[in-house]
Amino acid sequence: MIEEIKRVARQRLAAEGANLSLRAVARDMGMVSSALYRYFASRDDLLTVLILDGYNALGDAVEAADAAVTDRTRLRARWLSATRAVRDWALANRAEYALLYGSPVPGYAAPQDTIAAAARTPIVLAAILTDGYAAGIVTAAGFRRPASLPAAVQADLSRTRDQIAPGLPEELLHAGLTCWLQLFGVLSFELFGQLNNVIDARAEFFGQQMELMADLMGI
Amino acid sequence: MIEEIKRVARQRLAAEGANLSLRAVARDMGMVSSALYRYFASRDDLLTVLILDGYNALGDAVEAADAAVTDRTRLRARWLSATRAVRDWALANRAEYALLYGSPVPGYAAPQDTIAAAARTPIVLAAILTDGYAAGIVTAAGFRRPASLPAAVQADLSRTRDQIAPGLPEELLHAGLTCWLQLFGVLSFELFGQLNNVIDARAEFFGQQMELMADLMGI
DNA sequence: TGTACATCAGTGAACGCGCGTTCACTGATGTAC
DNA sequence: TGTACATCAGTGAACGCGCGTTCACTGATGTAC
Repeated sequence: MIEEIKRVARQRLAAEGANLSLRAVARDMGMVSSALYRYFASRDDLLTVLILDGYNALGDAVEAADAAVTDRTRLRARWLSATRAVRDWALANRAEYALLYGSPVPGYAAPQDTIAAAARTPIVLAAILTDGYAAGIVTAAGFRRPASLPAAVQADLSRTRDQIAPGLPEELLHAGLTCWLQLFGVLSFELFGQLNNVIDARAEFFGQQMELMADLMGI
Repeated sequence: MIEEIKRVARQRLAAEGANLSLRAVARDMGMVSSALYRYFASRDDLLTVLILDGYNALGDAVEAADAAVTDRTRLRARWLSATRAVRDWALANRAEYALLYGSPVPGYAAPQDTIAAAARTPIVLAAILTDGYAAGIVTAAGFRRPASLPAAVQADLSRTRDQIAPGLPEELLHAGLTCWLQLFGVLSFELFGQLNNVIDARAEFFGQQMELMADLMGI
């Protein structure tokens, strides 16, 4: 039943955009709005669960796409497969993507619980580099180190490295971070309409950008 | 008076997030909500004007920052100055940034009028490359051309080039496009909370990323 | 200089709507003896 | 096998609220003669 509510809520989200209304969900289910309170304590509660589910659904898709490349040393194939999975999921679940990566919902603060789920996708991407580094396929030297990396950024990198990609040299994490940002930058612009009148061949452009990022990481 | 309404509306937007309410604006002005209809035909009308203003304010800031570099051949300085202006404006006007570059407002379709205003920022960035190319400082050969650029993407690039950066080789436009996406990708992640627990030294990280992009463009 | 009139910014009430949340309730289902 | 009772999913009315928009209006200001 909880699953059913979430399903309908996702549909609503898709039909309507970011503004999720409990009453609309209840209406779609042929129930009275107060009935939902048996399953969710409040609207924000439902929203939180949807966000959590969203991150996990995306994480599942990306992990599966990465795992689908059986030769684990084919780093570029893994990167392209995983990033394409991000785009496919985003296109299939536009409203949820906006919920996760768009402007924050007014008056709603995402609880800390979402952090772990949100980290799944970057962890998959970082693992590609970690595997490659461990196997000696990719080296820190291969990445042109920026002339001056401020100490504060260095500290951020090393902390983040310890959290999501233990053992990875900071230079490589830095390259990965750049590509991660590019991935979502391209996607957000595509989904939020900023590529209209600029790029029409969306899939090809995205793929090409991800190839470029693979070059940048030296994989 | 119209200016005053817009000012208050921007404040509301900043205080409240994306959901702009006519009544709240009127309340803040000490007026009755119907009075606003003397100045704006509808809520969507006000929203459109705010969006247009937003793009233009950002455009002004970026153009000024670029123009502030008196030696026009210092391409990297121009790029860093212009992109920092984007970030400064975004941080100072978070709600407006979200309005422009965040998830689309539910039930609101941006009219075509905004396109020209929205183009101002990318035009400034592209002009840096165009100037550099015209002066022979940056060459198409300097940019490592991707192995295979799909024909459809090629067509998009050449059309876009004709619109915003006439005369620029497509390879250079392509590099510029990548950096433009990175710029807004980093900013959106910073402003929408995706860098929380990842990067704390925001300004330094941003600057460093823009340096990296300058490297990528060969400027 | 003084009166008559037009302009027009802003008012206030009302419309119909949707929202999240509460609360006492109904009535079916399942369990215990 | 049959009765008494507890559980609990869902109802329906109500709360107080905010919203966009309309409409007839007031009353101050400025203009014309």
